[in-house]
Amino acid sequence: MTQTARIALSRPLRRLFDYRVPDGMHIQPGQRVRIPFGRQSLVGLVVDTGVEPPAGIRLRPISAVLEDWPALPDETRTLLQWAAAYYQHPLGECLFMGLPPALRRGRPAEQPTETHWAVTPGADAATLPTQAKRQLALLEWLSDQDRPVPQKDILAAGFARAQLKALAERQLIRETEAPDRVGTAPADIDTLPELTPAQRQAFEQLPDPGEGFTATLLYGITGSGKTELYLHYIKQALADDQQALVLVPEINLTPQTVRRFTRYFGERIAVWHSALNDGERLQTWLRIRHGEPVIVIGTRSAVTLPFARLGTVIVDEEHDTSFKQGEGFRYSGRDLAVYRAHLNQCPVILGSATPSIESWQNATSGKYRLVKLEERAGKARPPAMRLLDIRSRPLEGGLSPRALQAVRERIERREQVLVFVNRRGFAPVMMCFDCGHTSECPRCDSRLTYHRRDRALRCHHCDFQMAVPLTCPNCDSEAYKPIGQGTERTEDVLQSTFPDTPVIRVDRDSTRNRGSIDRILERVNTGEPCILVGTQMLAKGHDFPNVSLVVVVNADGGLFSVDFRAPEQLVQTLLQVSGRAGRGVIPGTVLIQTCHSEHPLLNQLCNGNYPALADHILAEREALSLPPYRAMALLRAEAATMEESLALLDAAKAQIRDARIETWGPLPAVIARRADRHRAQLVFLCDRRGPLQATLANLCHFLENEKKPATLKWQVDIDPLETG
DNA sequence: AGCACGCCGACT
DNA sequence: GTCGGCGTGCTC
Repeated sequence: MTQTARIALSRPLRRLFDYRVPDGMHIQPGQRVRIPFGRQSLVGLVVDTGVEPPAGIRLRPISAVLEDWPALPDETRTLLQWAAAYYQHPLGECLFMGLPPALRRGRPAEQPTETHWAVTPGADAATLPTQAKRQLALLEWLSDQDRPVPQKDILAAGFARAQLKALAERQLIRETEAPDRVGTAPADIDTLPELTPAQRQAFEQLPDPGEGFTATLLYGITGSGKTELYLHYIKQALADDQQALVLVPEINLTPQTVRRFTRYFGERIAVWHSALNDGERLQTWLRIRHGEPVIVIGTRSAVTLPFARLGTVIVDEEHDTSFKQGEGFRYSGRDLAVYRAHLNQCPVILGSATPSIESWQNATSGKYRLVKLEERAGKARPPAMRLLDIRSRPLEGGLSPRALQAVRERIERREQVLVFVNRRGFAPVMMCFDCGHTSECPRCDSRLTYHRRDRALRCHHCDFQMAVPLTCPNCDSEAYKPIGQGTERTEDVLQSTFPDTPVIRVDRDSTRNRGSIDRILERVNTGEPCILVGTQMLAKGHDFPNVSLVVVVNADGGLFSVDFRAPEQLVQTLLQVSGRAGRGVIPGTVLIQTCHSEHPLLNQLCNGNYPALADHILAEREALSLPPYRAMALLRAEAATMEESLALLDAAKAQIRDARIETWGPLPAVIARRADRHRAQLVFLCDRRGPLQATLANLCHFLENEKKPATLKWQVDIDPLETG
C-alpha cells in the first residue's frame, strides 16, 4: 500500500490534489512540501494523509518536505478549513493565509541572518573627510531611519558596498544581525494605573481564564477606559508562558496605541499589520510559531497567526467594519476570532462603545456574557447632544449660524472644536444653474467630486480625474458651480471666519503621507485652540482631551438609505464621533445638524443611550426577518454589460432547489456601473445557516463549470456588510 | 492562477 | 514566410 497525501495549493482552485509520498518520507497535515504541478514546481500544504486518490489518476511523488514539522499548526488549519467552507472560498488560498509571504514562496522557515546596518550611537559626521560625499549621504540617510536597515535595501537605495565598508572602518556605522524589536522599552507592568471602582466592578465580571471558552461583550461607553481593562485583564489572566491576541481596526494601530501596550509589556508586544515588510512578518510569525509568549496587537489577518499557546483573545472596537475583508476571501476577523477562541477553549472579549447589532443580540440573548462599563473614567462627563434643525436656515460651509456661534464660544474660551463632515473634497458635485448639467464620471454611475486644492474633478469610485472646466461642459454657461459640502469647503469657511485659529483638515487626502496623522495628533495634543475638520477618520480611536464641541454637519445621509445596515452605522458613527467631545475635564457638547429633527432615531440618539437604540434596531430587524434573525449571503456579478451580469445571476437563481431559501433579485447594484463594469447582485436569506451553506456550495460548483464571457466575474459574500 | 497549446493578423 | 494576439483547458 503506497502512502498518499492530499495537498492544497496557493491557487484559486476549489479542489485539492493527491500525491504519492516517497518511501522513507514522513509527512503530517500542516506540513509544507514541494510538489511538481503540471510543468511547475510549487509549495503545497498537506491537508490529509492516507487518502484514497480518485480512480484513473497516476499520482506524482512529492519532491521534498520543506521542514519536518507542520508550518501550519492544527488549530490554525482547523480554523482556516472551517473559514473556507463558511465563506465559500477556495481552501488552498485560505490555508496559505496562515503563512507569511516568505513561507508561501517556499523560503526556509528560519530567521534570515541578513546583515543590517545602523548608525553607531554618538557618531559624528564631522569626522568624515570633506571629499567623502557619498559616505556622508549614506550616513545621513541611515540616520533618518528609525531602525537598522537590511544591506540589500541600502544597496537598492543606490549606495555601494565600498561606502558601507568605509563608514564601518571609521566606526560611524555598525553591523547588526537583526533589527531591534518594536518593544525595546523595558516592561513596567507594575506602573499600570489602578482601576476606578466602576472599572474594577466590570473587571470582576470578566471571565476567569480557567473557564475555557466564553465570549464576553464588553459594552463600555467612550472614555470609560476599556483599554485599561484590557491591560489589567492581560496582566492578570495571562500566564507568563502564554500568548494573547488583541485585534484592533487598522486605524487604531497607531504608534501611540502600541507604545501604551509596550510600556507595560515590553518585548512581549508584537505588532501585525499591513505595513510590515516580508522580513518583519516572517520574524514575528516565527516568534509566535515557536511559542514565545508574545502579546500580538494586530489587524484582522492576525487571527490566522500560528499561536501555539493562546491564552486570551480581545477584539477592540468589535463593531468596526474594517474587520470584514472587502474583497477576495471576505472573512470577518472578529467572527474568526470568536471561533478561534472556541477552538482553543479560551476566553474572548469583544469591546465597543457601540457594539455591532450581531454582538448585541448575542449578548442580550445570553449567548455571550454582557459586561457594562457606563461611567467615564476620571472627571469627564458624557457630552450633551442636541439636534439643530437646519431646514431653510442660511448655511455657511454647511454650518448654521447657531453652530458657528457655538464654535466661536469655544474658540474664545481657548478650547478645541471638531467638525465632522462625511465627504472629502470641496463639494460632492458641480452643477450648471442654467441647464442643470452635473459633473458625472464617464466610467461610473456617480458624480465627480470637486477638489479645489488641486483643481480637479475626481471620481471616488474609480481613478478618473480631470481638470475643472471653467464653464458648463454642456451649455458653456458660466454658472457652473460646486454644490454641497465637503471637508475642503468647510475648512475654507471656518478658516476665513476664524482667521486666527488653526483649522486642521483630517481626511484621506490630507493624511495620505506616512506619519502625517501622527503629526496632526501631536499638534492637537498641545491643547492650543484649533478646529479639526474631518471625515470618519476623526471618529475612530483618537483621544482629544481638549475638544469640547463636536459639530456634525449633516446626519441625514444614513436616515433613508436602501441598505438595511445604514441606521446601525449612522448611530455608531455619530456616537463614536460624539465620544471625541469632553474626554478631558471640559464638559462636551455635540450639535447634530439635520433636516429631520423629529426623526425618532436621532432623538433617541440624543439620549446617548446606545443599548436602547440597539434594542430598537434589533426589534426592526426581527420584524423584517433580517440578520441576525436570518443568515444572509450575496452573490455578486460584474461584467462588461449589465445583461451578462444579470444572466449569470438568473442562471444561479434557477439552480436553487431548496424552498427554505429566499432570494431577492437579481438586481443591479446601487452604483450599477463602476469603472465601466456593470454590477448586479442576488441576495439569499435563510432561517438556518446549514441549508444556505449547502446551496451556496452547490452554486459555486455550478458557476465554476459554467461557460461564461471572459470579462464576467462573480463572488459570494457571506454575512455581507453592504448590500449595494 | 500559471502555463501550454492553438489558430488568425502585421512585420523582418 | 514568421512573431505573437489572447481564447480554453489542464494541473494529482
